[in-house]
Amino acid sequence: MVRLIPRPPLARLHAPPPPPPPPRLPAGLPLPLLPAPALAATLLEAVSSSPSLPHLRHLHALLVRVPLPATSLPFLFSRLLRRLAALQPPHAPLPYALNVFSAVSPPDPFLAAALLRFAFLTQPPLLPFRVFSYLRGAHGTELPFLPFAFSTLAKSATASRSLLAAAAAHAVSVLVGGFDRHRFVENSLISAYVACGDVGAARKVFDEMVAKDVISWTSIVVAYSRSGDMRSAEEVFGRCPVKDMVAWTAMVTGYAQNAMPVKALEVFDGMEALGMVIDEVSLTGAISACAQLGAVRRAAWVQEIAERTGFGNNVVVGSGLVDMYAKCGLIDEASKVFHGMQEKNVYTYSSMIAGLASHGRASEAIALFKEMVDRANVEPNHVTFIGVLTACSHAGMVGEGRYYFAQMKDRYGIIPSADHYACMVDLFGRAGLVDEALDLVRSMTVKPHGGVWGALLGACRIHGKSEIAKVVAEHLFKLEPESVGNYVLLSNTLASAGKWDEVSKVRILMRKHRLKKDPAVSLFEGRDGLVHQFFASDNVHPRTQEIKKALLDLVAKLKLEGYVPILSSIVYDVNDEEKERLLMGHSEKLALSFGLLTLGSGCTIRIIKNLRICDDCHLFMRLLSRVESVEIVVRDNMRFHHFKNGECSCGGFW
DNA sequence: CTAGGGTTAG
Repeated sequence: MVRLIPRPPLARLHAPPPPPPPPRLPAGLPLPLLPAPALAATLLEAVSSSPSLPHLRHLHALLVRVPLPATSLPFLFSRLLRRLAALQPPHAPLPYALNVFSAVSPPDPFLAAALLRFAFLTQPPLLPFRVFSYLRGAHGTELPFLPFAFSTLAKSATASRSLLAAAAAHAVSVLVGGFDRHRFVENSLISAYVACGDVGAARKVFDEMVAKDVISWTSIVVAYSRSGDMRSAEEVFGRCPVKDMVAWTAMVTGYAQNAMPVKALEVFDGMEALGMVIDEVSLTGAISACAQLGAVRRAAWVQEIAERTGFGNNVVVGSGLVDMYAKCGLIDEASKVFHGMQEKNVYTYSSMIAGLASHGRASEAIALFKEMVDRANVEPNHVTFIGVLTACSHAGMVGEGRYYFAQMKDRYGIIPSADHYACMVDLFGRAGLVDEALDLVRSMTVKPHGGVWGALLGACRIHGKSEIAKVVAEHLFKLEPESVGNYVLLSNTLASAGKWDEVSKVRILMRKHRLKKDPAVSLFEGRDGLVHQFFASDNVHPRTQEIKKALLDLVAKLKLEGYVPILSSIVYDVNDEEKERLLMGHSEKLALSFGLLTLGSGCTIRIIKNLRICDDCHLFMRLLSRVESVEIVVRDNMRFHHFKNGECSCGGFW
């Protein structure tokens, strides 16, 4: 039985009514002459592919007029609802959808599920739950629910990350639907619990499942990896009887997201070795891992795969490549990928802006931001502004930084987070405006976190403000008692001021917390692809003697060019001779000497180090880049330094 | 109808 809708409600929704569109139906053929099943099929095809609202309105009018077998209506209507929900912006509100639903009598379970799906797709959070309770109220037990109605409820809970909603979806699936043993429903419930962060509840559903499939297993792997427990994820993955590409990918991204890039690439290699198809999602995980490693050769290898498989055009993959190249020190390569992309979104721009910022190319970063908002009309977000603000701070552009901080609030309505404040504090602090930085911290509307105080402490170290440093460090030690860097920073600040008795107090404090300084280490990727590790003053490298001799020769050569070691970079209370000896043991100098030894003049030497580069090494590299005509790219723990012709891209701000 | 995705920080 079909009840006609009194008046197509869509007409009321949009004034002015668009002109009747050309129907995508057989032209000139009187519609009712088509046999009903064929007509239904044609309509279905039209509904599924109709791109615009006018088309859909027209189709809707046809659907309610044309004699169709009642059985095909729910399916046709559900497709119509889905199309309407997918339109940008969504044009059909819930009352319209309810109208469509009530056009079929008796109430149809399939259409009810489609209605829930419609509610889910048209946005307002948890709307499916309201629709569900409406349907229950209106039809009671007359209207049974299909499993996928409950999947939609779970999905709605997943999207809103509400544990309450997940539990409600769970309860209703069991009590109303009786689907406590339906695999699809159980799987979506697991996902809902995972999204809300309740691994225990997810695991409980999983454990009680009689028929687990790959999707159930993968969901649990994701549950553990999202909670940072890769050991359990590994364990579950190992027990999973049949693994498909998605399951493997979950492991790759799990490792990548948990800062275990080597493992991520191992798993990715495993996928390739098994001959598994690589898609854009698995590739994205590998790209993220390479970005973390900063491994140039690996990076090129991943991009080769991206291009071979054709996923290089994907926005997510492309944005990842931009980020990866920037983090590997190849900023021009990043730029090349960026400009080659047809589709760019806020991730793409943010990655490129942050990349330029970390390479000290502040004006380009700001120019790109302008292009993003003025020409490309891409809306910036809070992350974009982190990039813009760090660009300013790495270049000492205080005025610009102030301007964009204000723009962010006033023009884009983004409430500054503690991270944004940290950037501003860093900006002021580096530029020597330590008092203004302190004022800003005091005026903050959000509670300052470790990053904010840390930026301030860093500023104190640069500008020798040992008294403020002590106050700042108090806050930091409360917030991050385990973080070694803070103690080192305070200790160095005090040492530069010659307050040796206070330095030893900090040392005692560190010993009390059982903290040890991270040893300085520099990495150099050799021509053979092997990564050479250098620790400060170590003798472990097989070519140590050669390296040290070459270094001494370089020092002598540079001294002729006016190099005077910056002894104050050594914050130990020792004599000058010892200071110079210690300076020449710095890991980045060893790596540099080895690089020059193996690559020769005129090359580009890339070094990754775990700590901030010291003044003396910075000077040394600047001079060397001129004298030996080499390019040196150093990634320290904060940013990149490009040394060329005696200059560094950081311009002295680091 | 159910599983895996990218950008930020001293």
